[in-house]
Amino acid sequence: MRLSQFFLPVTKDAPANAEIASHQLMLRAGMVRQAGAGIYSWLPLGFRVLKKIEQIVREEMDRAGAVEMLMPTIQPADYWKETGRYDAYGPEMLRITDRQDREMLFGPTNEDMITEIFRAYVKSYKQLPMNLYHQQWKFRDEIRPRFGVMRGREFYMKDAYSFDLDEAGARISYQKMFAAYLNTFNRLGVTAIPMQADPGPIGGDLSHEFLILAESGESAVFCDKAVLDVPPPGADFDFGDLAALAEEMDKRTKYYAATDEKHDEAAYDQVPEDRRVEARGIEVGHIFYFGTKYSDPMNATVQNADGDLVPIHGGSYGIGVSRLVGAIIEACHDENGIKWPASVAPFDAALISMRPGDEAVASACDAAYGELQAAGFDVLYDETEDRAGAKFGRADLIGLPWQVIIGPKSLEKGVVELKERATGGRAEMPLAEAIAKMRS
RNA sequence: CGGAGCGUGGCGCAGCCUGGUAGCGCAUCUGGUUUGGGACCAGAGGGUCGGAGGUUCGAAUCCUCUCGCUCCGACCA
Repeated sequence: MRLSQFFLPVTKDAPANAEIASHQLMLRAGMVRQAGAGIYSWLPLGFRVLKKIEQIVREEMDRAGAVEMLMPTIQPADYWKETGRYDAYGPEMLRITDRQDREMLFGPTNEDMITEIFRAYVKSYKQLPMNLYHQQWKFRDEIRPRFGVMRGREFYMKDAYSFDLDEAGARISYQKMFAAYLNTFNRLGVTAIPMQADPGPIGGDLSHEFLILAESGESAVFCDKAVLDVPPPGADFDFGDLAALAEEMDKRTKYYAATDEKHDEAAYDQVPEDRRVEARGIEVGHIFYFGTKYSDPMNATVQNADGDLVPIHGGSYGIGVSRLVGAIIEACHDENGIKWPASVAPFDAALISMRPGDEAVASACDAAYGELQAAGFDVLYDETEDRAGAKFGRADLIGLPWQVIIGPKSLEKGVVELKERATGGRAEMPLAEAIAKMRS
């Protein structure tokens, strides 16, 4: 993408109403524009990141055996009345009436709707287990939206719903999501710690939150440092291996890790002093097992092997996709700007022309642009007329993993300058060598 | 919802107390000079001061109402 053809409204000054680093950086880098309290437009750069995260989440959900679908943002109130949540949910739910005066709502979550879909079609235990997910915009009329996209009212969430014949099966479904989440966050370039959680308004008795450590986090967290060092299951993890599934959960939950809500001083005191970590965290995922909470009122039953109708055991599993954009920035930035993990960066590299007006430089840059693209890199090519210094500032701000810089001096030497954003390291080398380094 | 604060060109701000119809920096446009890490010189465009009402000869400045946004709290992926 040539910068001149892109839409990248960067600014030097952060808007005054942005308090935390990620929000300021997202506004300065031209990733989002606020439309109202907790409601944002995603500008091209931000949208690219959102899509990158969405795709990684999708791949990891698919790998764990979940099946993607899509439910609407607007839901009829009927399902919610069946489960009793229409009254229980409160003013956080945005209620709407259509022209026929029908009661509708902008979905804050989808347990009720997915349960209706499930019961309409699934009648036999032989079709279980089943896990359906979608990634869709949600709306929760938060009392106080804040921190930019980290606590928006409208937000993009992946929510998965598992259906099993019994609790034992549901626990396996739960463990699969647990393992999938570890791999997902790992691929996103962050460490998310699973912690015992209150089941909350969705209900249930087995629940974990996944938190990224960051100073601006909303929750205080207490954990054993050892939990941070347990490696993720990995790309070749076998989700059919039940022992391995249980093990992935056990080898983390055996260490103390809790948010302030669940914090137990006595248990925490058992952690060796040099391994105690007290920090703040951002919740980016939450998984629940809730049994028959929805299948009972909605009569979502299947026939078991004996021919009896039994309510299914369910779980739901959320990842805050739009929140992750902010959360990743909170975890990955410095005083100059964002430092994207390669997996979610909006582009792989910036190609910077030091002297756009110079024909030799321009043609060398054009050639390099072609070669980088041929090598498979998604490059943002800054061939604009700006003074060089402004480009460097802009490049650091938007934080692409690599910067390839070409000017008269490097041209003379037959090299490019390669800068790695994460480390700040810079070196001159031939383009082919730079490509090789970017690949490794 | 309770508490605090803020709304003045795209962004950041000054002016308001002590009314006299708007100013600065960044950004933008034009011309020139520059060019290896957020340039320089000269010129230009752009706001009627969130909205409504009121006081006054006169309101960005004072008063009333209202809308919006931000921060702290309760709530939450």
